[in-house]
Amino acid sequence: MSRPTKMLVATDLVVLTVRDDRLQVLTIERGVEPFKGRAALPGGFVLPEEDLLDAAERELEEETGLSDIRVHLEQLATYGHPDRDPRRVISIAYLALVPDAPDPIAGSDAATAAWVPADELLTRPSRLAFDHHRILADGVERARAKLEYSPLAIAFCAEEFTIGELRQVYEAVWDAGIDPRNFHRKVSKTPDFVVETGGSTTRQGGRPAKLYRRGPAELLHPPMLRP
Amino acid sequence: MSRPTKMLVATDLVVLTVRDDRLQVLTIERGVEPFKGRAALPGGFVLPEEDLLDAAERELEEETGLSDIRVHLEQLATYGHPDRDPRRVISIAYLALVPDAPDPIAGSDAATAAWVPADELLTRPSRLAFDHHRILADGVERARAKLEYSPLAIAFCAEEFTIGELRQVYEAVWDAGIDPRNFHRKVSKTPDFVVETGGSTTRQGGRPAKLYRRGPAELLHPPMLRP
DNA sequence: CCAATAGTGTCTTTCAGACACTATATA
DNA sequence: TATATAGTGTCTGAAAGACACTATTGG
Repeated sequence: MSRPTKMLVATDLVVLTVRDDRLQVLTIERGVEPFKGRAALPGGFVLPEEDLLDAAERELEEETGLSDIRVHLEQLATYGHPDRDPRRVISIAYLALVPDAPDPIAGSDAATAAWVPADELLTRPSRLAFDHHRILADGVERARAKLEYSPLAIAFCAEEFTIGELRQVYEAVWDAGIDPRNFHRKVSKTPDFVVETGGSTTRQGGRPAKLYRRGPAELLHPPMLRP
Repeated sequence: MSRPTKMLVATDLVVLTVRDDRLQVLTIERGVEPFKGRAALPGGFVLPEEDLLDAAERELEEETGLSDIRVHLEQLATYGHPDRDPRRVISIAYLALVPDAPDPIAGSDAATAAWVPADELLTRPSRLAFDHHRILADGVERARAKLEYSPLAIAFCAEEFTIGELRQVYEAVWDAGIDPRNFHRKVSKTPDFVVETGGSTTRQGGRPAKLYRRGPAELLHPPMLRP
């Protein structure tokens, strides 16, 4: 066998949030070649002694200014086609789900970071550099699928949330309308999905809604199915 | 930022089949350090101009002698902890599902290849080199989960199969008993899961069973749920 | 008062699981 | 004949979706 070759290894991030009732993606404007000036997913090279997840966390903080917030981070997939980057870079993509709390771009290294509605990017495949359109599509599909059988939608919510707010997350991510009454019954009957905090709020208008936190469930039984 | 470092990039394979009504994994015996003499998953380094999937297909054929058979191959996950290999190797793991047809080890480069029941390896975490126990666990769990909502169980079957044989695949992978009558009704009612070939066989004993091929469905509606 | 959202109850349909029963092969 | 597996029918309970209805706020 020929001597094995070393390659550049990077992580790219699909950072999703729900803003204005829409699923939005964090993009940066590339400052260097290749694809200088083009929109791209945030990311960067893995350090020699660094774990992949640590690299993703570091990039998330460095490039986006997102720090000290609850963030769900999971590995998505690895992209390594020889033509995906002229420098022959292998990229391990991570999916990050963050709540819409403080404006996340302040204090960022990359002052060009911006939230963009996911569907705008998904319908325009050439807007993003490299193979980032494919990575984004995979990330969005993963998020959509995981809302079905995991409590991951809560990652988009504040620490305390109402069932109505949780429903708006599902509607934004799935881009589909959901019956509020059936949704309410289903969430409150699924064991350990959410737990009451005892408080309530009227921030949504109308009758005060009970506040909930995330429950201990890792998997939803039964699952929430897409319409 | 410091100059990005290059790393060794490899693929490892979790090759699964169903033999003797058990889920079995293909292992090799390592011929070189590190972990020389220890059992491991087959794998190897990615070539400089090679796509990751191509590398996995090449390793599957080179190291195991599996060629010219139907094989389902999908990316599993990427493992890159700095301590997972003393040479600092990033490994993209692939999951391969193969039928039990011809003896797959004949003519192999690695004459040490062997099928081992998955549960034997899963309950003995130190039998496998590197972090291959973790990779195997992830692969088996992926296979178990995908049988629920995809027609992937058919990847373990011959080109033509009976519903009883398909059920035995589910039972082996899930290590669980399934009611044959409910299973039969469910498979035949799930649209496009399987299609009749017109033939039948008595190789299972008893009344002749109709033979089926894989149908066009990519996803099962409704899903087959684990007991 | 009205409008809005929260939350409950009820009905219908679908499907999973248990299992009785029939069908057709081999020994 | 007995026994094995294939395949169908029927019942029950769980849950999804449609939607009527009540509850509690603000304007």
